Amino acid sequence: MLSPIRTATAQPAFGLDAVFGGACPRFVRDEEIFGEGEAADYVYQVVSGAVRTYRILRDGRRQIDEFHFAGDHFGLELSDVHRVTAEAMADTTVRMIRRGALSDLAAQRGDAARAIFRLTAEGLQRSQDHVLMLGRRSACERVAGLLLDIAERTHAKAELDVPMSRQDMADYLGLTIETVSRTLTSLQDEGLIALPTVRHVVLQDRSALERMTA
Amino acid sequence: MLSPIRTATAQPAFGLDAVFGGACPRFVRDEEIFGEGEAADYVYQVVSGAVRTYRILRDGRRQIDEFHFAGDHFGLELSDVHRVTAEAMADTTVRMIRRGALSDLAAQRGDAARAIFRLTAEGLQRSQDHVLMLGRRSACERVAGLLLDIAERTHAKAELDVPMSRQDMADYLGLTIETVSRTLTSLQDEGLIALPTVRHVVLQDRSALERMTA
DNA sequence: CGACACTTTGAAGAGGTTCAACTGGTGTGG
DNA sequence: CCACACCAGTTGAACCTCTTCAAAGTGTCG
Repeated sequence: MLSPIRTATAQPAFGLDAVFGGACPRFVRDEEIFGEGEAADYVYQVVSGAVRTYRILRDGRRQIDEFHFAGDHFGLELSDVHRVTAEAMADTTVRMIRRGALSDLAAQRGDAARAIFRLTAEGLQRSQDHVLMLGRRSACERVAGLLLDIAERTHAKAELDVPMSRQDMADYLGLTIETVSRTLTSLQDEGLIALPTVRHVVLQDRSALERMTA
Repeated sequence: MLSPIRTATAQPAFGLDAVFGGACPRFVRDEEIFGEGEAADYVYQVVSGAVRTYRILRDGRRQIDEFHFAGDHFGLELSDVHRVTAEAMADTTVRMIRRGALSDLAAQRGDAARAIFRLTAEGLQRSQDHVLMLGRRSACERVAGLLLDIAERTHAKAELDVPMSRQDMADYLGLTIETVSRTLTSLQDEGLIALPTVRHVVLQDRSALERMTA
């Protein structure tokens, strides 16, 4: 049975979990996992922590492509070279599988090929949602959407641990750090959220936030 | 051998071309091919013409997800329901294959599964490029990027046929129709392009345009 | 405790939007 | 074959959101 995107993202890809290597490489906060242009020899899965993937324009502008949380996959490329850079946002452990091994498996087993398709298609859906966010939403709607997305993907209820800096949020949302900060304070002033500390958010009026993003 | 995105997009997906049905349904300009929320029973390939896929927010804001030209595929979903609406931008013919038939084929043949992965991954790459465009580029850079993209994907040299309206361009680029129009005229004033008619563009200084998008 | 990085806040400015009017191309009918 | 109407596109001016630049505040870690 096919699941809607959020659910599908949360559940492990059928048939692939077993094939990842047993060793779990660790990365400290801000450590690079792979760089744009490097050989894409491995596919990764976040075990714990969180990862950002991004690209940088010549003049230094950065666009974060995606945030990856526990259970999420990243690094699967069509090309044999990574198109993005991946960095740990917090201390992070990942599992890896050689891309060649994955291809072999997909060639032999239909369910593995299906799982790979599912992973890619989930990424595509997320990217399409991201496009909609960046193309047609206001700063406020973007920030609200990100908070709800983080809550969902980290299985948080009302209280969130935000693993990323304001700069990360800005570079994901296509905004500046100042706008993100101002927007968060204005959401707080309106009583929709609370910010007990910089990296903790309490969703006080979730339905109001959801109304902004629909 | 793996190809970079543009080339890969242009070349037909290996192993899938033969499986598409022989009949080529035709759609007139602005006719709907499928709607958001409808059952995703078929996957499509543009034979001739051009297609837009888009989503609409409650308040009417529209975001065009992707333009599809001859040879491009669309409508392949993870979910069993289409997440976007597809419409012909010009008189268009498409080929179709039942999604179930595609799944069966993928389960039996590794190369078909690989082709499906390739299609999806190409879509993902395009969507990621779109995110970068919307998140971190100015109106001028976006318009220039779109013109170059159309040129490449329609195999045009210096002279382009632009199959979409200004509104389509705006809704793809996350801008307003007025901004698109102003940007085009300013590119013309700077001598980078010429606009002999509304839907024809001549790239007069391609390298300058490319410099804007890199 | 002090230094440093990150975040917040303020004020001015720019890019893009909005609203409105005008232009031009296309198709139709007289 | 011309006149008119209609729609898409263009242009103009005012406005607004977000950005930029600057400074103050906060938290964290030695």
